[in-house]
Amino acid sequence: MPKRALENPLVLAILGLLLERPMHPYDVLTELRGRSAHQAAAITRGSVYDIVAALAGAGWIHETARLRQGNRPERTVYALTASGREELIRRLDDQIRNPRRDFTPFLGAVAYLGALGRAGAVDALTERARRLRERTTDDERRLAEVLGQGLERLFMIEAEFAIHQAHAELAWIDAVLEEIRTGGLTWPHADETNGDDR
Amino acid sequence: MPKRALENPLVLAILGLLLERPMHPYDVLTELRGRSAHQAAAITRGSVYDIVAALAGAGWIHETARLRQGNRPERTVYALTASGREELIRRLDDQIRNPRRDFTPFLGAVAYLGALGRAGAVDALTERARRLRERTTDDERRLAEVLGQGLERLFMIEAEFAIHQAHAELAWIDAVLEEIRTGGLTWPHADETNGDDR
DNA sequence: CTGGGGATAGTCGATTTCGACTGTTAGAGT
DNA sequence: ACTCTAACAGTCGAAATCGACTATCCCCAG
Repeated sequence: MPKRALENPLVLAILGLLLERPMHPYDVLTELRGRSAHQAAAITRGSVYDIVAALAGAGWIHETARLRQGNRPERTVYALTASGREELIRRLDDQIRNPRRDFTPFLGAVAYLGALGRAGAVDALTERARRLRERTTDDERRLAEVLGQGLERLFMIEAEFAIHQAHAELAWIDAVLEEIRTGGLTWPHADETNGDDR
Repeated sequence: MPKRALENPLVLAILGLLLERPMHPYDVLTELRGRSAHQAAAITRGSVYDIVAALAGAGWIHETARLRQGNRPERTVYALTASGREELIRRLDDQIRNPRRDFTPFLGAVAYLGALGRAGAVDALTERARRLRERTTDDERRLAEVLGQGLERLFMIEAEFAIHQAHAELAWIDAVLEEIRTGGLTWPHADETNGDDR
């Protein structure tokens, strides 16, 4: 088993998909893209093939068929093995049980909010809130739609969580904007490091 | 300028640090580790040197000195250039203005919560909540402490955001646990896919 | 005054990840 | 009938990332 391999977050996503039914890598990719937009973040074609190969090497999935249609490249279908299912459960449990400090791009940027200057910060945060609000409304509509079609709620729980966190973020942004306005949050020595907002 | 380089999230963190004062790579590393625990996630020694080199190649930072103490390897100190400062502002603004769908490990795991089975899910979520609550209390204490020592609040805004989001997550977990208990959230066909909890 | 542990610094080869390239097939439009 | 485009499917070399290795200095205990 490779030393470092298989620490990729996609491993969990792929094992999870294969729990439902055997698939070939390309299928995995489109399925992942189609599901929730979140999973889709940070997936490139090559990676899927790389990870599937590593998974097979670890014995967590195995080849079940090689189909060929006409003269196209053959599709190798993989299915989860028993040890693969164990690994999935193990990872699932670990990821849920142990909170990690995850470092999102926004968090990283907020750390240096000061550098944008008062005006720049207000501007950027206001627009973020607007966009995030729109997107979240959309997400909620879509979620309501599929649930309305009778899809089991448990299968959309991840979308619910994302929406919940988006609302929390919006509330925070609004609070910060308000505090900047009212002077509850001040800039040290009058905008010294501002980015001359645009 | 390398094609793919410089899309690393660390780029922003490093440029941000160098805004404060010139540093050598090792210094950057310890500073990053010391600041907020979040930034520290996913930083290895080698990466810092790699990124600093790439940053220098892009002209965003430049070498200001090579110090040597005794017979130790020399420390090359880097400072932000004018174009580096522009780039920092550009990225900061972009990251804040445009909400991205970020795919955290927890979100990825929650998507397959069903596979843990009712009992397994309750167990894992309960423990997550406990640990996250502890950690957050700690974080709050530490934040209050540094603020009490007179540190400008703007410099800790990122910690405030992280704490805010942690509270939101805790509220969500508690709500989900409650819904599982009361039957508001049900498992399709009686725990079919459970992981025989442990 | 000697040896061990920890902080200081950095390098480099091996591993991982990506994205550009190749080629096929089905269907839409003309 | 014919071209154009989009979906399908995978490969492979280049780039990015990591972690193990090296080496010095300083302090403290034995």
